[in-house]
Amino acid sequence: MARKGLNPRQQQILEFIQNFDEERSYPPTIRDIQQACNISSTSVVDYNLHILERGGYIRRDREVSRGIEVLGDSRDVRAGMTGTRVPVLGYIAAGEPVPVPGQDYWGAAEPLDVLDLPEGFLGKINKDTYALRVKGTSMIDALVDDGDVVIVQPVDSVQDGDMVVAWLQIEKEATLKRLYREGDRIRLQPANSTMEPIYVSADNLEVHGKVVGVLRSTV
Amino acid sequence: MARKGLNPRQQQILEFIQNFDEERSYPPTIRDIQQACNISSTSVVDYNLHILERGGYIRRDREVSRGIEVLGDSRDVRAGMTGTRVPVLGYIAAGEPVPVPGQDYWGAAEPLDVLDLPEGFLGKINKDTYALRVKGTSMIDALVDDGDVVIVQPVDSVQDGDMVVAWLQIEKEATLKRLYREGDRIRLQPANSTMEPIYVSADNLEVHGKVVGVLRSTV
DNA sequence: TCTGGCTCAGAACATACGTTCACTAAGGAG
DNA sequence: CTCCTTAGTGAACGTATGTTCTGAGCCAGA
Repeated sequence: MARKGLNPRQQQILEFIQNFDEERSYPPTIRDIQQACNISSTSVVDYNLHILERGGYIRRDREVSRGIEVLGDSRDVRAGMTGTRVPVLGYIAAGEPVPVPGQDYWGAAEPLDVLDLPEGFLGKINKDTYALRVKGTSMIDALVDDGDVVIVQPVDSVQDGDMVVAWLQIEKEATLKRLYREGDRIRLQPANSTMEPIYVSADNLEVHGKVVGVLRSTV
Repeated sequence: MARKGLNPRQQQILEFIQNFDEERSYPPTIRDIQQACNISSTSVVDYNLHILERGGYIRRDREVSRGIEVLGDSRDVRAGMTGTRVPVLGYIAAGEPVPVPGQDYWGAAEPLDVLDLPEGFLGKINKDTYALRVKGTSMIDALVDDGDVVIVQPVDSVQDGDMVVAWLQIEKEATLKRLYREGDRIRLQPANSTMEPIYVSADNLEVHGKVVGVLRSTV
């Protein structure tokens, strides 16, 4: 973690600011730094902070107490975070549709887990994006296995062939399938040669979202 | 995001602290809150902060300027972050092995991208963990497609059947395959019925790591 | 009606904290 | 040698900022 162009004192200050911020969730004062680094005067701290600021290591807000921000540590999750936290809201059946507790099942319950996905890696991720853990192997030919997590983006319109979270209103059941429009009915097609498609009327179907990503743990 | 048990003013204060902290990376002062929320006195802010603290919404460090920390907002990436940042270091051939520029190709180059993965979701993720983008479809039967990203964990020992990043020392080539020991030679097995395995001597093989996860973007 | 708790206003106080200034000391260039 | 830059010392200054005190209005319950 050593950086060129900084003398030991400046590195020490930089590290202290990072640790302090991590532990207490707010930056240190100049006098905090002074004491921690055994510096005799606040002016020395100020002097070295100027150097760190010119070097682009930190950003300072003048005349503001604790107005220090450490920049650009790429291993520090707090720095430059552009990702979005995506909750894993529950399970989705990739085989037979299964009933779920309530219609806003995925709105109320606590997430099973939470993922942090980088912006831009999977199209646009926003606050509506969520994830579901897949039960069953009906989408195996689409490379989605039992236990995988699918990232779901609520969308207004879907195209034929999209993998969607399909909600059957009458049956109050949800399932993960590919969607194809066929006249006034809709075919929900599994991606498994041993399974048959389901046909539903457009009225009965509500598309909760479209799968924009898949995440699998192989351990 | 509304929370029960809080009057509008307290909710407004809580939201302001969150937004302020997010934008400036340090918490606001009592007077910052006062102005932003149109409160006539600092004592009112202090009063309401006490209530928020008793309710467990924030933590305060007494006598410390900006000593406020918002607790338990699961959408705030900074709160309770336990994930690790994983760099996508380059490409890996899942088909024919391909030569790579240098032996420490994946150590020196800039990452193509960066992922933030939650601790615990994929076994143990540490600072050595990295990711590679897959070229080719030879692992298609293992549900790894062209363009997928595999999460790789350097390990000391591998078991037969593990999906590994295999480095052929003589050929200076890397490939993604399943590994099986067969006497004094090793079989590198694609997961694609149209492709044949590769046999190498144990001396010639260096296992760079084991695949512990797969991430796919379907948009 | 009185009382007590909740919420707030305004002001004053003490100290925390960033800034600045004058001065010192060690090197390097001319 | 002087002149300049880098690095540090110690103190003072002024504002920023958390704390506290007095008192008000409101409302439910005795």
